[in-house]
Amino acid sequence: MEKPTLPKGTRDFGPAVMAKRQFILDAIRKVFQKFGFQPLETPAMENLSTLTGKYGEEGDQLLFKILNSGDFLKDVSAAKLEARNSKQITTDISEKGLRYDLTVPFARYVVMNKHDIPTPFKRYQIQPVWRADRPQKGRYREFYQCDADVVGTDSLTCEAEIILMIREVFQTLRIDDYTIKINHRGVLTGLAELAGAKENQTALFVAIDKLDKIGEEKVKEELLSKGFTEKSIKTVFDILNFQGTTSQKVVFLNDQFTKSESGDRGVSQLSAVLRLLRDYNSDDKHVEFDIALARGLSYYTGCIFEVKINNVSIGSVSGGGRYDNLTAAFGDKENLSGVGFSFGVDRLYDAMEELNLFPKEAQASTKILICHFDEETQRFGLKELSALRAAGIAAEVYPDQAKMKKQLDYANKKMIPYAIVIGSEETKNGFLTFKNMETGDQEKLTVQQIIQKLKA
RNA sequence: GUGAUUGUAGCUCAGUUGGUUAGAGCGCCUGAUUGUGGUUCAGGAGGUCGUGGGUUCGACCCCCAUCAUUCACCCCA
Repeated sequence: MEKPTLPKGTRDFGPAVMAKRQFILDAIRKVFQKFGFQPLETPAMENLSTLTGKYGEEGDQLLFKILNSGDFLKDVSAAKLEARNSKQITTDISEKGLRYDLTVPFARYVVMNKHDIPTPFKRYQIQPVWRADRPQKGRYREFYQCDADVVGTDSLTCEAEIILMIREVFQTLRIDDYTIKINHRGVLTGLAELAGAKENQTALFVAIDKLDKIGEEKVKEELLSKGFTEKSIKTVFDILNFQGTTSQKVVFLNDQFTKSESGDRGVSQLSAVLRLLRDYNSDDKHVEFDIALARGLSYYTGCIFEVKINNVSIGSVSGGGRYDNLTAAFGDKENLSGVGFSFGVDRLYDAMEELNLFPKEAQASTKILICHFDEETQRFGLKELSALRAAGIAAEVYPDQAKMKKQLDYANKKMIPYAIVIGSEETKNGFLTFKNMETGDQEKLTVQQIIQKLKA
């Protein structure tokens, strides 16, 4: 008999882990709903044609493909088999794949249901996605994303509300030390124009995105090797190295971008978002305008976001941005504009674990355990158990006849904070022994008194 | 796809130049304690040293292969 194992990059979530994950998920879901987002779920698998070509060439390779059922080789020509080119026969033997993110299935859903959904459409979606990456720290092959997107409006209130939602989630989770980095594709384009690198934008963005990771010198090296001139690199870094508050950066860039239409658009939209935050009776706390932030680039066209928790060894825990042609890939002529962002629960979990931020209350499931000495006292306890549950208190009885030690050990293991001990004495006068498992304190109370105490 | 790393008890890890019966801490089980756990004390169970081969009188230790793990690069949540 072989030892069972899990596929690479996947995990079981035991009860202790689930309690903490749900603490995170509940916080996120609650905020999404409070901001008017509605839930959506889509299938784990999509047609491969829905997925391919949406994430670039790299992305296509990271897609998990599902082998066709039955005789999957019957439509493959002998010549193709002979050639042994895996890439060429994948489309013949696989027509489905596991979803790679939640945005593309969402776009597919919007196009398919265009006439039924309200506009603008605000949806949130919390489901696992799969990527055939090599796993490493903070990177899994199966992980959860929590997306919230709005399509059908280009109002910048959406961008402002994304910032508000991120801050509210983090406040609930008691994460204090984090940065919401914000930038705009227009600013990046403007930067490329100033550097005279319109042709080679992608290389520029990929390089400067690594700035805080590998440092200025390495980025310069990379740009030189990609054919950028010393002069244009200097232009780029003169702008990147500007130090100041977010609003100072806005003013500074406004001056730089007098001749760049997209740069100007980017800066004015960013400052509009910041102004909106004040209109919400809020501020730009935790928000940092980072000119070097580039992100995936694949489909973003407006504001882009990324959230990093400080002093942890985890990559970004959230990110997003505005895209103007989400649905175009599915033949939609209207080109709906959308903006959205996503939390990575697994990374949030890792970061919170590293910072020791999970509260104890979030980990206990049962509130109270009923312990007893024999069958008679156990049976007596059952109606008290029902009374507790009727009052909405999570309670359970130790099901077997066992030594008190074993019953209390069980409570400890499940982190149950209270125990009721019922012996023959308790059955006579109705006063139960109510025990606080942490302090060891005990008192004699009726079940009603216990309920009141726990509800208080 | 590229480059490293580690694999010994349920978990975290020791293990001497290659030498007889492979250890510790934590956890687990039993008892001290037939109405009280988390503290203490005493005892106990638990190992194909990842797997397969090779070198050797002799391998946890050296060599080769293989599988798994973790980390970094690319990319990303």
